[in-house]
Amino acid sequence: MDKTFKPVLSLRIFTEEGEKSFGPGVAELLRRVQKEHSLRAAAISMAMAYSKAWTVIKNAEATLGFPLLVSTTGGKNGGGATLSPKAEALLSAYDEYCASLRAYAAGEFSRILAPALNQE
Amino acid sequence: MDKTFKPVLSLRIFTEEGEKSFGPGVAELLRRVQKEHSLRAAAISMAMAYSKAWTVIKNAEATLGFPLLVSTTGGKNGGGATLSPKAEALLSAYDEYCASLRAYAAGEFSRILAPALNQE
DNA sequence: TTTCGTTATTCTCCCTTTAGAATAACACAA
DNA sequence: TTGTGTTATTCTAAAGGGAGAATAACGAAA
Repeated sequence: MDKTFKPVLSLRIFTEEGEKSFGPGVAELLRRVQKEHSLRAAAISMAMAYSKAWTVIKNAEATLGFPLLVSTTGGKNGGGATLSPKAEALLSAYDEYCASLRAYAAGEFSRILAPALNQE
Repeated sequence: MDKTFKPVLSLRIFTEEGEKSFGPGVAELLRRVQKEHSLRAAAISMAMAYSKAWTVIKNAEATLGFPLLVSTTGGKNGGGATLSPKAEALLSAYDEYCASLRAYAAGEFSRILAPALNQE
């Protein structure tokens, strides 16, 4: 029996100048902010330091050129964060884009790579 | 004028158990070995330490389950390395796979992501 | 006006990664 | 037998990234 292999894709968005602006890390963070309504809670839930989560978001916002989070500070529950409308749209587009590419990749993997991996 | 963005793909092959076995780094190394007929020369040409290049290849071979390089040591020119037949096949399949996915990604990017990035 | 839990921001320490040094083995040619 | 330039392998030291600490600001509610 041959070993079996699988394709793994990492999908990112870069600016024209070559700066990373969006990828799986930011996407996962946004997904969790969507659920938790808090950047801190989102970071903790994925075992990431809040400071890093914040840096990641800031960098993404700077390179994308628009805000991802709408955050409030102070108040009853200390504050919180939710996704900006553009972030909502970007996240769901990114998820759809990933799903489409993964499906396509699975097909191309069997068609092109599997034969080369399993030849005698 | 809006900022413009581009998709960047990183395509890897993992074992079923989740070990990295092949990706852009190994592929680039193999491409250069093909041209230079030497792992050392290949590593140097891409500003990589020979020890690292060697480790990378060894790890890939271990997880793939077959040798990538056929190397000779000693002799007139000190020795050298060339690709095994399976490595040749894998590399060209990988290149074709990457080209196919990049082309598809470009289309899906304009169709799905670009609107979300450029909305008002 | 005090308490509370968050966002915001910077700093330091640790760990992993990586480059480069060091050493051995090798085989052909002079 | 010696010189040469590679592969093979391990070790050490340096660089980078990330976790967590520390601190400030904030605003609603008690």
